[in-house]
Amino acid sequence: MINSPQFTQAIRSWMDVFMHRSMRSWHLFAKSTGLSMPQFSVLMQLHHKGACGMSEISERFEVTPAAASQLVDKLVQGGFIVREEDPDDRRAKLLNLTDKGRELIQKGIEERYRWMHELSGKLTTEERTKISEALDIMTRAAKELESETVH
Amino acid sequence: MINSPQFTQAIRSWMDVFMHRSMRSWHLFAKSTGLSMPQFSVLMQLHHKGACGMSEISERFEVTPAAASQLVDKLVQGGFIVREEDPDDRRAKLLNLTDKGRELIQKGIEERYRWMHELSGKLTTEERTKISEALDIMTRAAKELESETVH
DNA sequence: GTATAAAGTTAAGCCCGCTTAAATAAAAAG
DNA sequence: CTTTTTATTTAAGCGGGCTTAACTTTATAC
Repeated sequence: MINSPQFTQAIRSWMDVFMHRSMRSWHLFAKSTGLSMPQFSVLMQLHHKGACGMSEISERFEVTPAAASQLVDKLVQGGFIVREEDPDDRRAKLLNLTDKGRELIQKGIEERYRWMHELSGKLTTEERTKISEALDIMTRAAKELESETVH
Repeated sequence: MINSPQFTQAIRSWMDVFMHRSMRSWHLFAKSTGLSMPQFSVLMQLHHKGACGMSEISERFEVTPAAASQLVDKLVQGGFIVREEDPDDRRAKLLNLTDKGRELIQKGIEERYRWMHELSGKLTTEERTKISEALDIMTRAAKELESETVH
């Protein structure tokens, strides 16, 4: 897979500006909600992948099961997620977002989205169309890649 | 500024998949270096904006000057940044990345970039060209926006 | 030149996330 | 039916980030 220098450069520049921006905004948003980044990341994980067990949290975040348990505990106490028994395996737990948890994530998404919206104000209709197409292509490719990696 | 539903949807989908991915990868990378996210974010800030004073760190991250000072102190001890006196104002300090700090950031960027590279493997030459153009437009717009906001 | 404001540091104390070690409880293996 | 493995929890202890409060030092205002 040989990419043109233009393509490589375009990606690098974009990532540089975008990553910095996104990291900062996540951090500030998490902070404004009173949650820590790890706590917030767990909610994001649940939003993105749906219900899962303790062990998956521990694997995804590369922490011990003990750490995962404690992290989740605080989110349960905060009313953001519920911890239910897995009917198929009574040792395991199933973690699910509550409405409160879902609302929080949604608000975070809206907030980040606002920036992209502002950004689109700098564009012509033609440019927006181009970008729209490009993002669709990238989203599709990212999802393909993800489904392969997770195997 | 009225966007088409297509454009809005394209952005939302892309952000959903991309944000989740990027948050996770930053976290894991920072962890692998032994630095905390806040420490890592300070390095990123310096990489992105260049040398700055203590007070700017404190403002950007919305923490007290005391917190900024302590955070920076650990990075200085780790050899990632240097804290020099500002020749124009002897009260102030100037923070700069060391070579070690720069290398670390570079490595992080490479790592994230790898994903985009893999992703581009899923694309045709034509698609890559489209994306390349779109990213250039977005990067330009993002920089315009940034220069306005920082005023 | 004195008073005030600004930049940064240090120390005490709190909460958080993480780890290890030990325990519980249920499934799977023999 | 006992043994082992798997999923999770609890407790102790460490280090990190943050805050407030109390300086120190240098610039600015009057």
